[in-house]
Amino acid sequence: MERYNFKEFEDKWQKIWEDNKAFQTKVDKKKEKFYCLEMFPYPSGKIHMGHVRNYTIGDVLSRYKRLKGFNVLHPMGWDAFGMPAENAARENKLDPKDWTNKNINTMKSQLKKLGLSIDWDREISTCNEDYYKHQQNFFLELLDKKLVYRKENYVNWDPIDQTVLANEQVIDGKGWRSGAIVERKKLSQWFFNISKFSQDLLDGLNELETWPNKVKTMQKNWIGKSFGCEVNFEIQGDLPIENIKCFTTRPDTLFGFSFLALSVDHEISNFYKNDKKFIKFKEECSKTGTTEEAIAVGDKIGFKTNLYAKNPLNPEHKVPVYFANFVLMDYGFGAVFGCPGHDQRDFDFAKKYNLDIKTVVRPYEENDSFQVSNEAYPGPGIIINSDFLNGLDAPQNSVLKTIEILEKKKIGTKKINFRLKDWGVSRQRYWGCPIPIIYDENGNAKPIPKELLPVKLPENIDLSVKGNPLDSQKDWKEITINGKKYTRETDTLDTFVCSSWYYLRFCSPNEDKYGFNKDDIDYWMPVDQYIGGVEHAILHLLYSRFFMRAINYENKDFKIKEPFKSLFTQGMVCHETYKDENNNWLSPEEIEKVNNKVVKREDNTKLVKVGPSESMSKSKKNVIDPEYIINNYGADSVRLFILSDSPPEKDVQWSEQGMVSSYKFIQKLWLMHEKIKDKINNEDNKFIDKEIDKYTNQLIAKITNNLEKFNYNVIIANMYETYNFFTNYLKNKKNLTNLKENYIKILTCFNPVIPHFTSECLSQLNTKRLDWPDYDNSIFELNETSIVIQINGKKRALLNTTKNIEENDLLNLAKENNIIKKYLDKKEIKKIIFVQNRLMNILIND
RNA sequence: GGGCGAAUGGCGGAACUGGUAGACGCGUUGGACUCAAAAUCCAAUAGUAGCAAUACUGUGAGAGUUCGAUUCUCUCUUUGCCCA
Repeated sequence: MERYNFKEFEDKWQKIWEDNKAFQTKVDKKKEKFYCLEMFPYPSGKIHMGHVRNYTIGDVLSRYKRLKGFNVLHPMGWDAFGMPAENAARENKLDPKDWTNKNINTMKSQLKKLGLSIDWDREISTCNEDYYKHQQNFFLELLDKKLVYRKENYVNWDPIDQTVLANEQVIDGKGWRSGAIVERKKLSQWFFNISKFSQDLLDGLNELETWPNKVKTMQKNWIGKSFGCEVNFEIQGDLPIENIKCFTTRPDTLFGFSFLALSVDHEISNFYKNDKKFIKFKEECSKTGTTEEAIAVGDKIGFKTNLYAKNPLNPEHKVPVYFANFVLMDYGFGAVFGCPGHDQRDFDFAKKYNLDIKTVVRPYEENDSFQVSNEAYPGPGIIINSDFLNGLDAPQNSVLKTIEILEKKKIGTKKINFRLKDWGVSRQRYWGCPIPIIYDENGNAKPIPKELLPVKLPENIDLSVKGNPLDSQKDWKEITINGKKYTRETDTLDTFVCSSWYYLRFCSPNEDKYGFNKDDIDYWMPVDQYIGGVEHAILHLLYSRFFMRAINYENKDFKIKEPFKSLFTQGMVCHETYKDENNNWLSPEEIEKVNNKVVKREDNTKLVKVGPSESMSKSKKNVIDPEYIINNYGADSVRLFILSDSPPEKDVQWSEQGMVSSYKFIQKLWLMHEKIKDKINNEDNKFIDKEIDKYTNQLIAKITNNLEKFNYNVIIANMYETYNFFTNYLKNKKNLTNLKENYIKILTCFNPVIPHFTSECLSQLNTKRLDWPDYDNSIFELNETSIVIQINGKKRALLNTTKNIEENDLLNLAKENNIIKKYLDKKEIKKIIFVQNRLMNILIND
């Protein structure tokens, strides 16, 4: 008997699928569609295990749905713009395009080796002109709809690299590459008006029933709807200012007011623009990053003005006005009223500048003499020391009540505030989609005339310059239209823009006139199942939801709002980490396990420190190369292993032993297949056995159920169970006439997970057409069943009886059972609980 | 600090709507085969006691509801993720 040659058969079936275009999909209105999409990869070089897991999960689902008779759209593309290409190109003196395309070719061939059921004719790459020209067109449409605008905004500026950094590129306040202290700098940038849809994006979450609650909660918190009040503070002092507006969610703590804090960018700062001390203070502030976390963690510092703010509820009460680094211009009005007693940030600030700390809320269990001491009390309770507000339940009743009073006095207005800020899409980089905008001599922005689209990226540029390379491309930057001179916008679009609509492009990858074709969208959208990492729970998913609304906005033909009907977030692939004696990371190939000790492979006297299992990453060197694994064990084995050990939504530990056992399992299945084939081909028996019908039926029920619920790890267990059942079963049974039909059904159940292997087995049985098998519940009814007998709630015996046995008959049977008899001896039965076909619980006096 | 989730053998994990806890895999142990090893096959494997049948304990801790709780409720502990 020969071993299963995975190389031969996997190549064979991949070629058959490719030659027959087995996974090519067309709109077919007679068939029900299923759009399965996994988050497309960034072409960084090679695929990693995270991709293997993500795309295997999607492939199992796609293949299952296809067997179920759905018209399945399962496409793949490349999120091809982005900084790594620019960095790699700069280091190796390459063109980012060449680097990217080389990576795409490598990764595409690797994905093909996994045997994914992808319609490669729909492949897209976001760095291709025929993709980004439509994106530029969308940008101009959004500009027409006034959903795009330009404004000055602060960015993380790296003064050495002369470039803007994303928040995640700022590590401990320093640029990730240059190490320079990052500054805040004001730049004119393009924004998408995502905040216009705050409420709609929030409401839309309710429709997404099959999204993980975790993700919905994260989006909800990110949108951050808060209910509060806009309060007008009267100002006194040496400047011609009469009042300042603040937004607060806690107007009920106004009697605890002890200072008013302004953002350094507040319009009042204009009065101080020549004040040297203020300029210095502002510089200090610019050294704290722009992220909310950096501000929260950093020191709270302030700059005192000569202004005083009156407490609107008690005009006798005046407090100083400060500029403070923890107040952001983007939130509320760039001004907050400080209540140190009940806000920790305000408390820290008040301590530092010796300001009053008044207690105006007491916890329920305290009395009215309660005083905050070492920290603020932000919790619920009863309002105290607040004149006419005293005794109110805070915050439930007190907030509304205070707003009512403020509104009556015309010094405040009820207001809903959102944390969600508009999406800044300008990036000062080369390798991205050019923004289709030109500026006239006076610096006025104008859209590029549509007939001049696409705005192509210039080629052969010099990436060694500091700052944005496009800025120094004079011949590209300068353009003459109808005899008038213009300069181009040199910023490119955030790559999140590219991924905000790619799922639409997959529906019409070859449509030339527009980004998509309406008929295609009507048929395919929305995505029925979207699969990807939870790290995109907020930005990418929220931007995509926004983009659909933006296209939808003022558009009668386009009615879809939610792009992804269901979402599944898979866990990460983890591996142990290793370090040598000098604390350098070691890769799994560099270590060896000898006599329960972990040592260096090149010098096995050197002990290796084994660290915790962490998500695979190049920096920790704990990566396993999928291509190496596929070449050694085959795609089916890898697919089997990556699904087997943990539920798909949880992290999985990579294990060499687990991988080997998956490989061996395929070999065992092959031996089983050879035996079954022999039995099937031996024609001299006409014996029919119900047991195998029953088993197959149960298996189909289990696997179908587990597929629907993403319990893919349990499916693998079901496969092992089946193997165990068959190896035992075939030992005792002679040839069966109903073996073949059952075996074909079983192979079909295994097909989504190990498609090459099962295709080969099926073809050896001369079977081509595959349908997902149905299961029949009635088959279970014919058989006997085992029922648990409990005494006082404890399991004491298991009785095999016929199905649907009545209570009395079962009790009589139970009484004859040796063990039960012993327990019932001379005892009175008080009560019997009987659940048909399940159990009988006999309660006795003990 | 806030929000959400999780906790089951040596390990990863199963367990339908409250009804046989530990499926399946890994590891470990013993055995067969072999000159030997690897591979393969067979068996055992939650703990305690017992030759065994079996009994008792057992799903992070403590309470509660119930004939019956891994599952429902409350309190606590630990831990993960997100936000701050």
